[in-house]
Amino acid sequence: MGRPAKLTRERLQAAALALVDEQGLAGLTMRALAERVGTAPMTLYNHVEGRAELEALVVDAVLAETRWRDSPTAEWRDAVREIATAMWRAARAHPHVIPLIPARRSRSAALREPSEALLEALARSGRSGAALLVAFRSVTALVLGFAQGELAGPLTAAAGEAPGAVIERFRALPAFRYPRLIEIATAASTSDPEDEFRAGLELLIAGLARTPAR
Amino acid sequence: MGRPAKLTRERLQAAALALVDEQGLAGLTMRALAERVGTAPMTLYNHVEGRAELEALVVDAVLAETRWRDSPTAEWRDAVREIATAMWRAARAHPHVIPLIPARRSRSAALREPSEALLEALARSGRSGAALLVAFRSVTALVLGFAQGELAGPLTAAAGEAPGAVIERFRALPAFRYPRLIEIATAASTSDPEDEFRAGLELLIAGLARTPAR
DNA sequence: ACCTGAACACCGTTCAAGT
DNA sequence: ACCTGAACACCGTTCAAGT
Repeated sequence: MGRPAKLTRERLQAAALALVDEQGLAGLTMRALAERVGTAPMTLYNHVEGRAELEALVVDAVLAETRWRDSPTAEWRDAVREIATAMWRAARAHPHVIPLIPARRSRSAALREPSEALLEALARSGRSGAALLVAFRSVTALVLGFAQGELAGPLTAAAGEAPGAVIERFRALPAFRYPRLIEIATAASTSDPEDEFRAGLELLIAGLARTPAR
Repeated sequence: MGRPAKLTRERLQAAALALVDEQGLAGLTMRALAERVGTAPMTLYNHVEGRAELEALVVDAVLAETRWRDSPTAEWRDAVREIATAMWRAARAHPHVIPLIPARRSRSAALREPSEALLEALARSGRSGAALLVAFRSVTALVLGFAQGELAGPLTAAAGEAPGAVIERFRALPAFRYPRLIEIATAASTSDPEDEFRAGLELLIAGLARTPAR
């Protein structure tokens, strides 16, 4: 037993992610992290610039979990499905981290490989330049939007609320004014998150296949 | 001059949003808000439950700015364009608030009207139940994803970074490894955010029109 | 080079006390 | 009913000091 290992950036990264997974973003403090790795708070500053870099490390750790089968011969639609779903799964495995991703993703080295792979697949739909940019931003917007926006998920519920509470709140709305909101809340109560995401992705892929590329 | 008015929830809401617009999320503290409206920090607790409700009020204020032309006779595609773009504009007008939206939107009363209107339009594409849910979540994911994810926007840049810094960072990557990332970064440097969003929305609408509804 | 304790300038919020 | 000062238990980070 004893001291678990030398203090490294990698160990801080793993400990910080574990802290966020267990206690949410508010649980990630310099003091809590120091205690978790068995040092004094100020020691952390020898390995990390400050709290902001800690968040960047956590985002990078999550995005680094993106795993996909790289098959350059696959049809472009299949490749887009594969990579987009892999990104969605990585984000969803760490729901508390998701709010940090949009602001930090442009500086995440771990996101570069899957991004380039996704772009390569989208380019094979016949797009380049501005059209490729739009296609890429659309897919990533959908991935993050779905990851962030589960109707019954841990992010949408208030702290300490039951899992289905959000859906119940919608169902309790006045039916004559919000009939459609009530309808989808009912549908959401029996639907699987990954099915929802995949169906949404199919809509976008159908649009990518249909819209004249350039 | 003198004391500006009685302290109300509405005044707190407006002052909180102004604070966030001017100084970012970190600037929204009970103490700063109290000073802005000319009272003691503890006075705020007579009108607001705590800091969390303050954030909810800010999100609601932003979403309440969603303005769209309500035309029940319009073709469903036109209605979807109109409402989705209105949501995107409201969010983008207050970039610092955007990160708060996903977690709080299910409790925002101000979002219910545009949501129901969007659902009504999507229902006219022939969808109901689970298919309607997927269509709705896809459009809102795209809206929030684009609002959050401007490549050169204030959210993606580090604090105090130049506007084009994110794009320059991408362009500085090794060209043999990330040719596509560099390509879209170049495209992003001359593109307009609203054009990008609208083009992405067209992709999704094309998919909605093409995919067999149910 | 790496570690650390004390201290500073902040937070949100509880509590008791005012009008 | 509405307001408020003092105090408590936290933050991130600077600084000076240790090995």
